[in-house]
Amino acid sequence: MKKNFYITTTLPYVNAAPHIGFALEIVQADALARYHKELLGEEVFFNTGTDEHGLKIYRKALEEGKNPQAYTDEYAPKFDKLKSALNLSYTHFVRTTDRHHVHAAQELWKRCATRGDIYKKSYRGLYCVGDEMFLKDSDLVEGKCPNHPTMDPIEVEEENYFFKLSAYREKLLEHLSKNETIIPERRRREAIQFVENGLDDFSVSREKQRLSWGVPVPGDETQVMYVWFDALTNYISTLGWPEDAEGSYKKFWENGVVVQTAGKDQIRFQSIMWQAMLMSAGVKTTDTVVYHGHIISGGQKMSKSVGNVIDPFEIVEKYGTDALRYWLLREAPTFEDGDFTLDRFKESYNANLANGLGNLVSRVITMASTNGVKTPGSGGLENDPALVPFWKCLDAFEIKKAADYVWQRIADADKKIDETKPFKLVKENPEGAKKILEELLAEVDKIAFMLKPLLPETSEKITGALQHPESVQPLFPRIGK
RNA sequence: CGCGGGGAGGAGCAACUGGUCGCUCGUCUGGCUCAUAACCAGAAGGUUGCAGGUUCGAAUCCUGCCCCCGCAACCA
Repeated sequence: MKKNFYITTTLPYVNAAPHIGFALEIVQADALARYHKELLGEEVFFNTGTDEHGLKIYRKALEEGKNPQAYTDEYAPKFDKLKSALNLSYTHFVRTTDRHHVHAAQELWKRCATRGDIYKKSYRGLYCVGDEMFLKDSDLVEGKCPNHPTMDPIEVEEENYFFKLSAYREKLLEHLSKNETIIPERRRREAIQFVENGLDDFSVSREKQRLSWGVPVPGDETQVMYVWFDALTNYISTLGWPEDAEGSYKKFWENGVVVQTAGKDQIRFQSIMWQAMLMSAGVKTTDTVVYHGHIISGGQKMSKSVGNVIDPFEIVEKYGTDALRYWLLREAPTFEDGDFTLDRFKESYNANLANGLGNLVSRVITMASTNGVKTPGSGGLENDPALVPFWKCLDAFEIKKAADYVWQRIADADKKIDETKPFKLVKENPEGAKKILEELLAEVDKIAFMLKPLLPETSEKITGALQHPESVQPLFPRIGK
């Protein structure tokens, strides 16, 4: 029986245009989703969306002279636009301002409260507006927030609700003891260390008078949920939890394989807090969280002031969707930071897309069609033993390695042409040449098949060209200097 | 002693469970001509940041030091 596969990205905050780092996350998720759906034939629920509550958005909206809802209504579609720009296959797009999501967040709160894990206490301390978090003395670096050294923490006293994270130490350690809970392994050790260093209960609400833009705390009109508590709930609210009228929650979360993708900075939120919240509410924990690296530009973090920000839409417009997908999936390390520069991007485009993949497809198809050799019927590739290394890479979330394998096959095919010289052989031994050309066509067909989750559009083009060789067009025209 | 990542041939990376330093791009030479000035072969190019130590043997382990990057905003 086929499994059901659930995959979700984190929800980007809508206070700025889509970042290429998020493009990386969602393209990785898309490749995995397509792999499970199109190659393994599983049913896939692929979620993404936008995180729309919290102080930063509230402020941003005020800055632009809009009310927060109008502001987010304007920004959310920009993220949905990534779908066509990057050829994404997500099936659901959740907004944390959706009515159902708000309801789900409140229900999750109630369950945690019923369990006795949410309590109210007066808290007085230093508060970092950047993180929207209270700071512990041990967090302070020279009196400032370590994450926001240029912002002065403010002295705040207020009554907040807290979540008893400290009560979940043992359960979290047990959860994290399973290898597959976090990919890659290094990050799992990081998470374990974080838990072992001691967990503090965290504040899960804000006084409404200070921040009204959030989900109301059930049963307390003076408080609004801390944005993280609300946002994390999206992973199950999108499935229809808690009512589960359509049965998706049961099907994909309880009885499916649950995978989340997130940036490497998200460990404490996704693998610690969220998992503890799920445990508290009596909901199954996430099976696997895959953490990717960040994309830097020219050796540095992208920033507007440095002027090295890469706009994913711009790259797509100039070089095409699959050119960017290719870079994100193969040129960037799957789990570590990747350095994007336009020069390197063009270089790898020419070397691997134009000269490698594009040229191979072009030479094989042209040669075959001028000699009247047709593509043998394909099919059954799902079980082709020759593709096992490819499956294994993707099963282990090693997307780059999977792509490396495809390009190894491309190189092998080029070598084979050179060694067997079918273009020459056809004069002396037409039958032998025909056989070789058929093998090459079959190999191109396999390459197209493996490319389905990685470069879906290119994959289709190749398949189409194999059927209609007369209409073959260059897949990736070379980029001039 | 704030935390973390990293220093490898011109560039980007693999090897980091110790045992001939590998790959891609670029460069040079040769081959080929089916193909998108593409493809194939070969070559040049590194005492693996520095200094010690452990070891028969270290890029890989230990110690000290130097340098770069991220940890403010925009932002994943």
